[in-house]
Amino acid sequence: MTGQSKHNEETKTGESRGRPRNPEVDRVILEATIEILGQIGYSGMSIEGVAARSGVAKTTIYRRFDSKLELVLNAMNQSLAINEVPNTGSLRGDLKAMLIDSGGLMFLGGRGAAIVGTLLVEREQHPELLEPFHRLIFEPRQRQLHEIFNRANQRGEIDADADHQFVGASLFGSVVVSALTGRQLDESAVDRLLDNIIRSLSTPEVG
Amino acid sequence: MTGQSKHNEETKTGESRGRPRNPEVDRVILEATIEILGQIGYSGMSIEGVAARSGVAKTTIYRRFDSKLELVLNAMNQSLAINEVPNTGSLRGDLKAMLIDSGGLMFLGGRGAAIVGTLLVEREQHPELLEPFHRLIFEPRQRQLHEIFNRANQRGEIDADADHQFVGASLFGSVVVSALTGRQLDESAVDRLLDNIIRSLSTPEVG
Amino acid sequence: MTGQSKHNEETKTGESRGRPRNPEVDRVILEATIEILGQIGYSGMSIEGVAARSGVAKTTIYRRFDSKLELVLNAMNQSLAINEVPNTGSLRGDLKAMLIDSGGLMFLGGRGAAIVGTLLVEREQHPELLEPFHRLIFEPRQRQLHEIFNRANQRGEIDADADHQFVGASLFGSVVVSALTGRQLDESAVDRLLDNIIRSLSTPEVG
Amino acid sequence: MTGQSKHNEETKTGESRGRPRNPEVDRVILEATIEILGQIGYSGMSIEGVAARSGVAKTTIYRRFDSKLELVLNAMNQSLAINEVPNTGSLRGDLKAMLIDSGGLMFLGGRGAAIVGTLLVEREQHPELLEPFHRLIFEPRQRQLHEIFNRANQRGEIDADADHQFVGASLFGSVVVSALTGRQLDESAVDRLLDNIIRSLSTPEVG
DNA sequence: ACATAAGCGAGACGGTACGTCTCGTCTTCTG
DNA sequence: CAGAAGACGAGACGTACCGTCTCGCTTATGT
Repeated sequence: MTGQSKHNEETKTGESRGRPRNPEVDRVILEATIEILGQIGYSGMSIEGVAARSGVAKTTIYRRFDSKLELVLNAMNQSLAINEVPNTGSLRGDLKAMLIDSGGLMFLGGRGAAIVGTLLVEREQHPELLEPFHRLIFEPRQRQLHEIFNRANQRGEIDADADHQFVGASLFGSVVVSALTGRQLDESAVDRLLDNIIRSLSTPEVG
Repeated sequence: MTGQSKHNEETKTGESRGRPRNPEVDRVILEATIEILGQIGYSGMSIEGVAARSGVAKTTIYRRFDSKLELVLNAMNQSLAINEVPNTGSLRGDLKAMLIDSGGLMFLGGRGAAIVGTLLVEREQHPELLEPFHRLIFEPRQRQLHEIFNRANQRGEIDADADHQFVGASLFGSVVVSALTGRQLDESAVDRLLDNIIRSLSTPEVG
Repeated sequence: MTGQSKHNEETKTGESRGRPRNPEVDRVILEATIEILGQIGYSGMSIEGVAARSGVAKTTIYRRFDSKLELVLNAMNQSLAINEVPNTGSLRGDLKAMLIDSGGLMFLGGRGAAIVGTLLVEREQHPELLEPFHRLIFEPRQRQLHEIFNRANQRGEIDADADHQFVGASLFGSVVVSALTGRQLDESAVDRLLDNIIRSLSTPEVG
Repeated sequence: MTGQSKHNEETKTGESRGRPRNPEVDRVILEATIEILGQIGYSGMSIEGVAARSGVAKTTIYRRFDSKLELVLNAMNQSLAINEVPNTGSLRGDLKAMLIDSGGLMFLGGRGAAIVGTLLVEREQHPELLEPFHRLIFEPRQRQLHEIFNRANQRGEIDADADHQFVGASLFGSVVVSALTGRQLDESAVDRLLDNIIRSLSTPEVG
């Protein structure tokens, strides 16, 4: 009752009175959340279901997360963590690794589409969700892409003045479109996509 | 989809026995749907609420639309209708018109973000929704873009072998990213975006 | 939405629009309520439990009864119904029948104690419950007692100017006290009680 | 009941190791209990609320009282304490004093109704509560009544062989009935009640 | 004209999940 | 050890919508 103690981050902060939260509980909740998201999607997921699956009381979930969305963001934060930037020696290899290899989670693989979609849907109702999404999910990938481009630039593969953000958006847009049109991004589709990306990064001599 | 009388289109078809559907009822339902979508968003919207607002019985809505999403898609179809392809005489002008002028609804303006997001979220649970979305929302815009590019090509503004789909996806991706990051697409941002788009459409002679 | 439609009585009244309530549903709800009351008592009873036992949705119960207490009063009304006034030919016999024979429900037998206790507890929070209790439970028994006394009077067994209400209260008080002290009202206890009652009904010549 | 330190009485007993209980804490708990009982009644009262109002931790209350009812019984015991047996010189005066004067708490005044009602409701679920109620609340009043009757008997006001328990139950029953019917026991009602009581105590010579 | 058939409003019904509340137990820290 | 603080599992609360259903009424045919 003294103040704000939601979002487990806060738990560490503060003077810590009373029984401390069990970190194991955090773990099982987020794990169950990810599992369920992967199986029945965001809209089908219920907090009641997460409680049941994780063997934790509903109260305990609500004590930590104000809402379904908050819970999902935290869960995503964990499961979508970027471990390392691929470094295959070529731009094409790095991008391919990012799109396909990295744990199947890159961009919209796995449950990525669900969270991006959720954000698009809820961004007017809950604009406060944009910030954590941005910080936790978006920016890390943007930095990753930036690093890949920088290395390609140092190798002379691409031009220095390419607009990294636009190229990232192009890549992302293609992935979204393929998700929206129900087309799988198979080997050849990825190759074609990368052709386009790389071409647009090589500034034409004319212009 | 097996059904015999869902989706108002079907009403016209068939031998039409019994009391005919009141087309006015269609109108008020879709109108109320759009209003509510604009005010409280997709996830906050309930069919019960649409019934209340439009002064129509729940049964009547369910008779016409199988689900909330179907209802929303139909409503979107009306409000997002493309009236005409802009023809300003230049590629830049056409694209700008498409992004800004067309009723503020282009791509993700208005409630566009909600529907795209919804599709991303629901596409695994309800893949059958991709088809109507594709047909009603996506393809018309793709055709529009295609026509704009063709005209630009005829004017010699861009190269013939540009990948229209990829360019469209790039454009779309940028809009989605701006929606996800909470950044408005203002005049100068649109200009920068168009610079990038047009540059990528002018294939470098050197490969 | 048009008005007040709680309490199944109201269902019959009114113009009856929409799907009519299933009277069978009323029956099973009240039956389950009585069963549960008899087994685990008022405070242990939950509407959720009644729903489960009666195989009816919680919503359906709430549609008919505003609260647990309202539900219980209605259930009591059915199960505590007085069928007929005993008529054994003697005051003692009538009273004894009333106390013991009449379905085991007389006064505080069965779940009578529970409802009387509930009323005592809730009467300040929900004074509106006193009226239905009075009408449904209390007065019928008072009338029954009145009739028994009247017949005894006509037979010359007791004095005309006895205060029936006070005598009833004495009888009732004895039953309550035995409930509160945990003493069963066995054959001999009832006999002693009736001795006292009958004596107090025969006005002393001196006075 | 197995416990070694429940019910503050026990505190005094025992060898008393470790930090002694703060008797002030007992006081504020019971005080808060009474206050809340008087304001929102038994069923509305929560131990959580008592803790909040008394500024004491929930643990502290549970350490002293096993249950809500135990707590209430103890609180009642304090506030319903009988200070002295009225001795006005006449049976009528003594009874009147008992009913009206004694702090407004006699029998079912104040929160008496709540506790009696609670006992009636809970007596099957928790028969162990009957004993403390009997000891703390019931018997003292029975003894008081007994003494009043004995004095009246010595003064020759009433007959020796009157059944004190039955008369007490009659008195009690009348009070309960007035509580159940929502009728206040005003001056004239008390007078009428006492008329009846006293008459029934004067055994008719003719039988 | 009049049966046939569907449209429509109204609301019951079985469900599911919501987010809140209180319960009683527990664990930890401070004095 | 007492006491404050709060985590935790448990489970009921009353509400909101869901999608289906059963009514009574209305409104167009097609014979």
